[in-house]
Amino acid sequence: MISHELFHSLHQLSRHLTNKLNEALKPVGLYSAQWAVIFVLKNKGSLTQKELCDYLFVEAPPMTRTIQRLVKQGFVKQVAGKDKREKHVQLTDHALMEYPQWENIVNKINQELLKDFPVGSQEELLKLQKSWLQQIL
Amino acid sequence: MISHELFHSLHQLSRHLTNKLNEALKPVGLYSAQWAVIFVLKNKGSLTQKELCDYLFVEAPPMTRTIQRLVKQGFVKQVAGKDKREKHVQLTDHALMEYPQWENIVNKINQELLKDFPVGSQEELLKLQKSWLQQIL
DNA sequence: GTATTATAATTACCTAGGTAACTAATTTTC
DNA sequence: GAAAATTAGTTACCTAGGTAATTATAATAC
Repeated sequence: MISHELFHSLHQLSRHLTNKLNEALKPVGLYSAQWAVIFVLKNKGSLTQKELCDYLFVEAPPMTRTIQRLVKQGFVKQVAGKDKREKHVQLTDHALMEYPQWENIVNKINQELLKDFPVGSQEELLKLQKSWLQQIL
Repeated sequence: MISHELFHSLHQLSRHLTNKLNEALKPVGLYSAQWAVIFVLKNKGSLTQKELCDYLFVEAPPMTRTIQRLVKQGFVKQVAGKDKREKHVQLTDHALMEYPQWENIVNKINQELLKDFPVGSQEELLKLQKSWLQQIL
């Protein structure tokens, strides 16, 4: 019965990584959930909040909150679409300008967190995680 | 640069598993964080809140809240120790009586979540997680 | 074309977990 | 042994993310 330990160490790992990312992002006034949204918007362009939710597997209410904070900080703008229920979300010029710095911070902390964890193990871990996810999602 | 995907899938996996556990525990009025405390107390006996925090790698404030809810539900009692700063926490008779049912629920949902994930993969995943945790903690 | 149903987003409220600041008790220092 | 430093726990407040209920718009039924 290794399941308890498996679940527990996964949970701990996730918390620890999020904490480290938040710590690293603190100087630029961002939080991990905000970064996740920014990262997707940078790579996908303009998305509705629903599309962001589907992509990040997050429910609508937390997404609303995260986006509202980003709007307040001037990093994101909401554009009404043809369907007036939808809100198309996209990065502002300000955010696009700051993005390289943010990416740099995230890459640095990720590298720091992975520096003693061999690339082969990283790939194996990713493969296992994705495989498990696919089966239970 | 697989790190983004590695972190993201780990985060998602952790959230999904916690959600599933919460859903399964709902009928008996418990939440995942409470179960974690109960599980440790069942296996370790009486512990101070500090010891529980160290064991579960959780900060003191959330532990206080989780324990206070458990006390209110009558599943846990706090006993003053010789050092009057400490509070020794232990399961009540009521909790010990209910425990087998809870364990059964948790085992069932864990098994359900792992049913299409080969035991070999589980072991490999656990090994990788523990190895990574050890390096960054 | 109106009534019903479905959908996007929001609001309110819950647990989980983090930091900072505080209190009370214990150790350490001198 | 009194003053200072440390420690266990709590309180207040923050983000993250979940469900249930609500609102406004769009799509569907008839």
